[in-house]
Amino acid sequence: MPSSVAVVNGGLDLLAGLVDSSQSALRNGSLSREKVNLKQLAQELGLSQTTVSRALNGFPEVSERTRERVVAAADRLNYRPSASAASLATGKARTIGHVVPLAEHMMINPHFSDFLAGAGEVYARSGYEMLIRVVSQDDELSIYRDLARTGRVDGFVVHGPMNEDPRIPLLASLGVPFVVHGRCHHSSTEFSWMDVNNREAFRRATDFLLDLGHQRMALVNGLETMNFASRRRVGFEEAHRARGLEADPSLIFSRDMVEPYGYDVGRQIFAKPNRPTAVLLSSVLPAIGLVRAMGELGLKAGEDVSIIVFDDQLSFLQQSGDGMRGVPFFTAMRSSIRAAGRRVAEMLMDQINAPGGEPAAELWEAEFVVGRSTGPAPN
Amino acid sequence: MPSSVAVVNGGLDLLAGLVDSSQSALRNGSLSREKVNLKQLAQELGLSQTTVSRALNGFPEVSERTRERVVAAADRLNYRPSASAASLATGKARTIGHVVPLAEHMMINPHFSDFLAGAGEVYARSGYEMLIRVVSQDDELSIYRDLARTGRVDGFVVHGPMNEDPRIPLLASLGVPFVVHGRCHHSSTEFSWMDVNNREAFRRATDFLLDLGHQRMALVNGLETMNFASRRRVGFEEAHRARGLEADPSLIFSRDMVEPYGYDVGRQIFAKPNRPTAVLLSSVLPAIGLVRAMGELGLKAGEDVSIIVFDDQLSFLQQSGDGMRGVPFFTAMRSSIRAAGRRVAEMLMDQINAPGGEPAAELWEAEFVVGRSTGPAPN
DNA sequence: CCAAGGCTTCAAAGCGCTTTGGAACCTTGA
DNA sequence: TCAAGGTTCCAAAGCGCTTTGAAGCCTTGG
Repeated sequence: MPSSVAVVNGGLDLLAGLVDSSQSALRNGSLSREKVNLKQLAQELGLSQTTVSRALNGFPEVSERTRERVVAAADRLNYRPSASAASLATGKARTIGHVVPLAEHMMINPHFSDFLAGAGEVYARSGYEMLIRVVSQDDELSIYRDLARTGRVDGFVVHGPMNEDPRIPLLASLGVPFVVHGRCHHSSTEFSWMDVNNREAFRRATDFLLDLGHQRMALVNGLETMNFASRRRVGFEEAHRARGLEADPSLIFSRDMVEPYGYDVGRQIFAKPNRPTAVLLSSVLPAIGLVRAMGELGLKAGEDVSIIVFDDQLSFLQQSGDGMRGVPFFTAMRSSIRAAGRRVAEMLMDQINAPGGEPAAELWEAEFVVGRSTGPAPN
Repeated sequence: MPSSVAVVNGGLDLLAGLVDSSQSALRNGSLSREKVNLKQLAQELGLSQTTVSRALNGFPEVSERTRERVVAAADRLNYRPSASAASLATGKARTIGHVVPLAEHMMINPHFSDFLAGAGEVYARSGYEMLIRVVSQDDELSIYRDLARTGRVDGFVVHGPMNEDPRIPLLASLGVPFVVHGRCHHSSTEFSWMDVNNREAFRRATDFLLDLGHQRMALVNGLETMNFASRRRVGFEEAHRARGLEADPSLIFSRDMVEPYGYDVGRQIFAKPNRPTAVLLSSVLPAIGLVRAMGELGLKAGEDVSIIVFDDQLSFLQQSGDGMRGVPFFTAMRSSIRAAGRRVAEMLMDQINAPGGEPAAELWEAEFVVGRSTGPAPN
């Protein structure tokens, strides 16, 4: 909220005088600002709409000479086909929908926007548009249905799947193509997905810490209703069990992955009598908060406390590679969420272009990178 | 890039058997999964398409009884009007375009996504869709033209205006509604905008530091090709000049507002012999980096170095209010970029709904909040 | 009883594109 | 020279909605 608002109104009506007009510009063949439609373009060329349409859409049954003429004229008259007309005629919207609930725990966040950036690249390259619908949690399902039924989108990307996610059976029953970023426990329906091997990444990272002699470690996880977070926890616990150990449940946290979360947890766990000597975090964001808390408490990363983060390689952070001596600050499990966005979009394009195919699935292994934030357990 | 990729293909064809079919479900009036169109709905009701359309769109010339009947049937048959057909008939797309260049310095970043979240709320509430087009810098202008000409969008939000921004005259000449988030130096064309009073915010913050006795201070600014950044610099310099001082140009930085930027600048300026005692930053992101660098150098915020940040109140950071004793950590100029997104979207909706009106402008004052990151200059 | 006038409803004409089913034209080979 | 076969183009039928102009049906008052 602004503490004060000043409103200023300028003069001048921009929009006037630019709208209507008609033949003149066409007749004299000038670069016109008017909207030209297919009919007019065809008339101008002395061709039928069919031919012009085919010429522009690269059909083989129109001669190269005609095509060139058509393209040149289209260019000169600044012709663009109406998206809605094309969509109505073909039944395709050439648009992908992303539905994002604006709730506490799945707002438009940096992870999400980096994913979008990746997906958006692919869409643009493939001639698709990206539609984003911000919704309040409760009407989420009906939004998917609406977007599909109104024909506004040809497919969806499903974000942040929960363990049992109602969106999957819904979309499957709607018969609309979709790709899930992550996985679910839905044994009943088959669907396309792309995921990082979260379980293995966290198992391995935990193992690494155990090797360094750490006994008490905390897990600063994402919301465990989300499938990725519950898998991470499993990996964490598995590594413990493999050595006959048990992860301390009081050191496992599950919240939205924001900066203050890491700070709060830090203040809390490091105040304990037998504080943990290592912390695994689901995102760099809370890790920053944790480091902030440690700074206030005089604790050093890599010495007093070892830290491993899951690094989505958020483009605006990139702490990973900028440390001193070329060694990254955070020891990390790395997997670019932007690359994931690209890949998911590609999979969806494939699915749309070759309908009726089998669902595809891809599992990426995260890279493990040792930085300066880990070291042997203090004695 | 994943270090290894496993590809798994499931069986089962989801899409089969859900597509074609026709009358049967209609005849027996069951909840059908088929796509019902206006014609079928009208037939089912024994009414004309006109009446049904009007009933659903709330026209006054249809009786309440008929309307209820129509709505009930539409509901029962799961009727949704085709977006492209409606768009073709009305000439309106009910969609707003956001064009975002995927370049180094204006990628989809957290500031942007928080803005989007705000705008998206308003669109959803107003029955509009949000279209996002990720583009490479060079074709940016032609994308605006295309999106407008193909009728895919009814208006644009212009992000991150530069000092002389070619997009403004272009959009004005296209006659498409748009609202700029920020301002420009285009005296020639009038346009709608909403901005924060960046100059005043930075003038005041600088003044505050001068009052505290700081003499040498750094400005960690955004890219000064962006209008907001250049205004911030002006405010910074004005405050100096008002006291007969001159800001040290070697302490003014201008880059993309990411975390490592603040870190790098910190390492650099605090290594100098007569290091600055205060730093103003354009975003919390580099501020986090700066604090990280300070931590490594053993410098304390609020004691050794005073820090003031421009806080966009990014929803995933919110460091502002979570300090000890209820006092925020950063002394800050605050203005919610999400609220800005909401407001810009509202202004655009207004402009679209009342075409031909005069351009509107709104200037918000940032709130100034004193936290723990500022203190008297060390002697 | 009839005309005026308000309520309801309708048929049909677009909106601008794609695409089907031909037709016209031009090249060949017999 | 003519028929066959390619090539190039076309008229017209949608796609599913909105909207115009008009008509049918009631209720009224004279």
